[in-house]
Amino acid sequence: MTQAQAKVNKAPAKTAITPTRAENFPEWYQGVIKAADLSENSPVRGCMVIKPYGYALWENIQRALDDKIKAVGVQNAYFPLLIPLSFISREAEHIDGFAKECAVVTHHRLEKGPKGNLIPSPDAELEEPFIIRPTSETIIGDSMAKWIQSYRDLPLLLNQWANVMRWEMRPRMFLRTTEFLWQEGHNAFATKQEAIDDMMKMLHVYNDVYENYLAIGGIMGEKTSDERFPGADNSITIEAMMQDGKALQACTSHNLGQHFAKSFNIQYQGTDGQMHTCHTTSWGFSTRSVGGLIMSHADDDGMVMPPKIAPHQVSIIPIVKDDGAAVIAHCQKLAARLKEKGIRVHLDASDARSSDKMWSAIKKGVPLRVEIGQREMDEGNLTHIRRDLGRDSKTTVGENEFIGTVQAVLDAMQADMLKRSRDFTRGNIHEMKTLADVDAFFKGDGVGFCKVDTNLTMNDPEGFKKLKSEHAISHRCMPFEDEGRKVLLGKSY
RNA sequence: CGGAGCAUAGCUCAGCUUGGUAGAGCGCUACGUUCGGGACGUAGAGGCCGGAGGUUCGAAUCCUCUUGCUCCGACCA
Repeated sequence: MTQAQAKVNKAPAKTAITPTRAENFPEWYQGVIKAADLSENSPVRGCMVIKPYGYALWENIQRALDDKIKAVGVQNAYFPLLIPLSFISREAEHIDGFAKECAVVTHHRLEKGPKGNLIPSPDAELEEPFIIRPTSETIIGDSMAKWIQSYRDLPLLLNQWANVMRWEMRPRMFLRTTEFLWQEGHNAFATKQEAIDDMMKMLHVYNDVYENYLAIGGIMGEKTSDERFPGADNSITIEAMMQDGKALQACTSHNLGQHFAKSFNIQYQGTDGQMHTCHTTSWGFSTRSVGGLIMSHADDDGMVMPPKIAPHQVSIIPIVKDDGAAVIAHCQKLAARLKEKGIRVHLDASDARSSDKMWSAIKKGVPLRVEIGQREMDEGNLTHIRRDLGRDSKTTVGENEFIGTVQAVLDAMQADMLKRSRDFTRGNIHEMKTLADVDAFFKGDGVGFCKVDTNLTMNDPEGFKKLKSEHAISHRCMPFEDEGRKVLLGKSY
């Protein structure tokens, strides 16, 4: 037996995260968030504190998406957090959808109550309460109505990065929090076709970010009517499959038709001299994507960050004996060279033990870990390990060679992660002929989505309703590739 | 908002049945030996036992009421 084999054999099966994915997926998910230092619960139920490392991740995602949004000609703006109650009531379906989860601001002053505690002052009750935005269609619609006069003002393409609130019964970190961060785009057009094209275009922008940055290969498709956004004619989505086979609605893009335009008088005078009602779209992408990232890629040792959005792409860990000043100085030079190449590099020069530094980098999902000890320094070498492949990928190379190939290594990891995500998703979509097959599938703890003819569930609403409640499944989407003939069914977050 | 669990040190938990005034492991601090997939020794710091009542000479422990968290479901990005 070689030394290497002996080492592998006695290597502990211990994982950094307990329980493991197989043992308890929801608890594992929370364990990863904690171990990777992404976020934590706040004193306010349903809200979370996004910690610096988690926020750096969100900023990287945000930057990638923001650049693409601007590249298609959309302008950023900012609209108020508070929305007059009367606004939200104007679109009937919209209010039906959101009324249950709106936080309401009713007072503008506090005063000392009878027990010496602070209470909202009874004299300071607002005549018209405000709601905290659950989404901004209405208040942006109000502005659009003012800003659009002529066909020359169209299209009007607006986006805002904001926080929104939806009072959640069952919060889950990143996936469903009462307050969350997102971008919401709101565009107005002269014609129906332009709006439909825009809805489609923005979903493809999202898909670009999901595939090429988050390395998640989801399924683009249209929502069935029962899953549509309140107040939309069409809703389209990316449904991503998590490692436990459940679906995550990764983002949405809506064709709002003329519903909001009519409610808010978004009109333009056409070349014909007549007044016409606009067609609007809205599209959103939230911090939920971070939850999707975790459930797509993390493993039993913690987070795995796709290189393109990783806060640290390379973590350099000096393996030091005694004071190690020479090795650390050497690592600093290497870090500077990598930085020059545009690599986001983190040098762990803390006085923690080497093994602790390694595990910290593993749990945080740093794509590439670089280890340099005294002897390697003397020889001009370094050792690097890919996070997604683990110790099997441990490679020792010359430092100059590494500088030349590091970007390619990161690119390869990024590509591999996307491929694994796509293969997993495609491999767990099961085509079925009858609802009885679907029933049997979920009864047998089947993992993934079922794909059936759309008319199977549409023509048998009672049968589908039963299936839905028995297995907690729902229509996920009608994949574009099937042109509406097929629908995916699955459990979801 | 229904159903089920759980609240004791930063974390994971023991102690509760049979009341007697606070424990372990990990983590943290200092020093020393260590450091290539989770080290060890020594010495320390750290808790009005989720909160409020009640029973009692005495409550982490028994009773009542609350609040929070987790999971499952309904609702939703």
